[in-house]
Amino acid sequence: MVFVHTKTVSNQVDEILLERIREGMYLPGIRMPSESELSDEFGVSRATVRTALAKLAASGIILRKQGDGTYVNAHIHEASAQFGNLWDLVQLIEGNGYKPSIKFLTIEKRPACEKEALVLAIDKGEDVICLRRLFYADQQPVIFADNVIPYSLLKTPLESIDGSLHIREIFRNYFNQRIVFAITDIRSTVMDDLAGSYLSGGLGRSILQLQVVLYGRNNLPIATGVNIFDDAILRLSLAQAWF
Amino acid sequence: MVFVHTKTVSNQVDEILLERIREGMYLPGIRMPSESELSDEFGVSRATVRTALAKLAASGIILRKQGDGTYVNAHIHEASAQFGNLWDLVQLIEGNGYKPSIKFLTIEKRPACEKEALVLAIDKGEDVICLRRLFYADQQPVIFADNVIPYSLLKTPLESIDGSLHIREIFRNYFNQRIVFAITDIRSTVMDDLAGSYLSGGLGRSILQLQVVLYGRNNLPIATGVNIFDDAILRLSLAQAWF
DNA sequence: AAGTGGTCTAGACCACGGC
DNA sequence: CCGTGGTCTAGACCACTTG
Repeated sequence: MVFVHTKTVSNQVDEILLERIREGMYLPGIRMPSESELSDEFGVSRATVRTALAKLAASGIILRKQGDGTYVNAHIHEASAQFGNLWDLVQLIEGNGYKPSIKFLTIEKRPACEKEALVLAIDKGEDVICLRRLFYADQQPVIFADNVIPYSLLKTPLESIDGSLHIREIFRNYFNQRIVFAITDIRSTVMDDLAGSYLSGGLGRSILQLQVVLYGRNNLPIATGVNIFDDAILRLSLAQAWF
Repeated sequence: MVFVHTKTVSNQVDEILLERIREGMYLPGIRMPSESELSDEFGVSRATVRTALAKLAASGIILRKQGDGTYVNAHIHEASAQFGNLWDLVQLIEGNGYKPSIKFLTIEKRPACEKEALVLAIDKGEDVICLRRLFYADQQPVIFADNVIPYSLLKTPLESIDGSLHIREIFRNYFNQRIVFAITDIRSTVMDDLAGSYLSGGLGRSILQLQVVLYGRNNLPIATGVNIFDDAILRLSLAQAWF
């Protein structure tokens, strides 16, 4: 097998395996080829195959049983998120089977309030960028997102920001930052005026609030976010497998 | 270094490292020893050290930077759960800094309703065990848990079940099952009569509902659960790190 | 340039499950 | 018993960051 030199070998292996699972070449309930068979087939070492399989197992796509074999997990499609990845809203919407799109609402520069300053480890009153966006699942608005980012991190003019991009792209393109670590708080709350004006359904309805803090390369906070999540339309479900 | 033969070498290594982090021997912001230094110190291969470090990195305890080094994550203590482990309520309460305890409420055998039968992959009307418990954080009731398990899985008399045990123990002791895979749905809802009679706070209050399906060795569902979670007292926060 | 973590190899032995 | 995945070793080279 010839590998293109863009990704690691183990990554290419797990992509092939994922493709085969999606195609139905490996079916739930039937043993997949053993590690040795796969390493022979791909012409890589068994350790490399194991790296690829470990990645699939961690996200619950396959289940591995010592002394027996490796099996496709028949239930994984029931979960919309893996790995506790609650901040990647695009992936969350895709996981629910919808086509995600992002509508840019507003962007503004203003001084940080005390609470924001504390979380972002900046001084109170220091400038922050406040970015408001609305996420759609197919044509329905499902998540109202409010992000606050220290202005000092911005590397390009404020006006140049394309608010409809994936948050990862925004940080890469305009802030030269990479998201390394995230903490998400999940709360139950009721629909307020602001969120209610964008999301469907009545005021006072019970909804989910995801409070996110994103950290960058130096383990410093690079953004906070409050995401109002319409759980009447989107399911927030997490999968976890053990070894 | 002499290793006791009860756990794997890499497990013993990561426990030592965890201990050192807790003791403050490795501090946030200061580079930890390199992989080579650790493998020399412990007298194990670099691959074994990497296995241990990978485990710590996956739960966000350490952060690794290629070309630079490994650092203790200063922010990890802000999360109460890792790995999307939302079904282990005891761990969730501990993660919030409380002492967990479980109060057994009721246990009964009854026919499964249609919905339960569907989820548990059994026939409608087949017997299930319904186990209700209340989880305390210190002395406060914080989670009302309602579990439904197929009666056919039970290996001991119904009366022998100790409802105050950890769910993992219950499955091991009385069902001879191991929890291999779990899917948790998170919903926002309002306090109803049943939950309200156990948890503090008024009816109609906005609270979190965790709907769990647990799968066993054969990838068959072994239990469903509905956990009413008082997020006014407990924080549900998840950490996630990238590589 | 030096040192770090990231990837990969080719071996070895062990623990476990099904036959 | 045999084959499976689980662990471990001792090397090698690469990609990246920092001084």
